[in-house]
Amino acid sequence: MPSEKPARRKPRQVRAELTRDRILNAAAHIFTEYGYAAGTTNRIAERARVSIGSLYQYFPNKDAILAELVLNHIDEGGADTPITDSPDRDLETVLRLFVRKTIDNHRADPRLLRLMLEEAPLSPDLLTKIIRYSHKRIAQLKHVLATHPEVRVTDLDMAARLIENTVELVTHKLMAESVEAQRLENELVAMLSRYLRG
Amino acid sequence: MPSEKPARRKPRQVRAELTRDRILNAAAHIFTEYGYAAGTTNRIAERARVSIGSLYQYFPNKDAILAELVLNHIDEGGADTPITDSPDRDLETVLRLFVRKTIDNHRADPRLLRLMLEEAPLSPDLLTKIIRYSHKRIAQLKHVLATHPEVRVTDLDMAARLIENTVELVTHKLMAESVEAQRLENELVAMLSRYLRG
DNA sequence: GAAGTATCTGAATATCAGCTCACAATAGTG
DNA sequence: CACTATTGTGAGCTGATATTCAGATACTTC
Repeated sequence: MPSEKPARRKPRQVRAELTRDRILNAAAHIFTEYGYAAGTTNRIAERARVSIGSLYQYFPNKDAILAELVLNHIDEGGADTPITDSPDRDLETVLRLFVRKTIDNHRADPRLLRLMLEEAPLSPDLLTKIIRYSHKRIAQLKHVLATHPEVRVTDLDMAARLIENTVELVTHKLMAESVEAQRLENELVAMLSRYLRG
Repeated sequence: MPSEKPARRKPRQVRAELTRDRILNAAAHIFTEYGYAAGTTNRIAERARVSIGSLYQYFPNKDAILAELVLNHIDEGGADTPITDSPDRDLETVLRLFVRKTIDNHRADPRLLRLMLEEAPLSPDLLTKIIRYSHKRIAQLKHVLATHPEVRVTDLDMAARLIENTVELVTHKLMAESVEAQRLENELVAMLSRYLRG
């Protein structure tokens, strides 16, 4: 299912913006509830209380809807927020903040997130953006590691990638299995801080 | 897409067995190449050089094909093989063997594995088997941790789940990004052994 | 308030994949 | 070789979903 199409009409009246928003909102709910394949455009339109025609006035196809949700998530989800605001805290605190933020993020809407990460049809363009975002986060993390006095690992690049992915993926998986968040947080922080202190 | 159907005919001649195998083989390739949704039954049949009718003589539906691939993978993939054969090695060695095995496993066919883990349509029955398998692995790991003298963690249950998932998921992800296997192995082992030794 | 533009509608269409079934070919048996 | 059982075939049926389009409705502007 490719996805190139001439651009859709851009909203010029307020009501159009509202319609667009309703569609995106409905899509988030429908995808969450039904998954991507079973989340049909008709269901989305119905939920948004909009005709199917309207939906296609703002999105060239179904893929584009999920793609936009992913993008929104990326750039509201702290593309700019640094990993830690105060770099002079002790290592464990920094790690705890990092872990907690990820856990909180997942608590909000785990199913939609899972969908985005795993089922999203990745157009080359979207893929590029996601990769760029991911690199940015890893670079930030690497910087924190490089700067912090308590850190004692040699392969900084690998360490940053390892940590970023570990926290993200494990949180995902275990939160889905309804592990108690506090225990997860503690154990992750323990693992990472012992690792980094060498 | 549910999946209950009267059982298909069982092969009684050699040629039938061969056909069945060809179908499974082809399915593995097709799913790997196209993903689950775009891996159509017709494509699979074509690749297996078998008519679509034959395919449906051995599998009640598309889901069942992937389900069988998952099952095969599970019980050839060391459901019985213990995590470590010689329990008197030092901790780092034990961990290294564990990590290496996972990495080797993924080298074989990362995309298919990813598919199985993420896109497989999980019938309740299949889900049960997968969960049972997963619990078994975690229990084994927990036993190793509980037994080994070098291990110093309090929350053994959480630790076992954390480690199992970390190794599995991170290997998955990073091997897909073509990280160098040796570096990954080293860093994972470093992280885990420092963590466990406290 | 009339003309022009933007927005919305939803029945109709296009597409496409899973799957069936009536029949054909091949293997086994005596 | 005749007869049965097993296996194989593939055109086409079925149902589901994405997407279109001709026309209705609502806003904006002068």
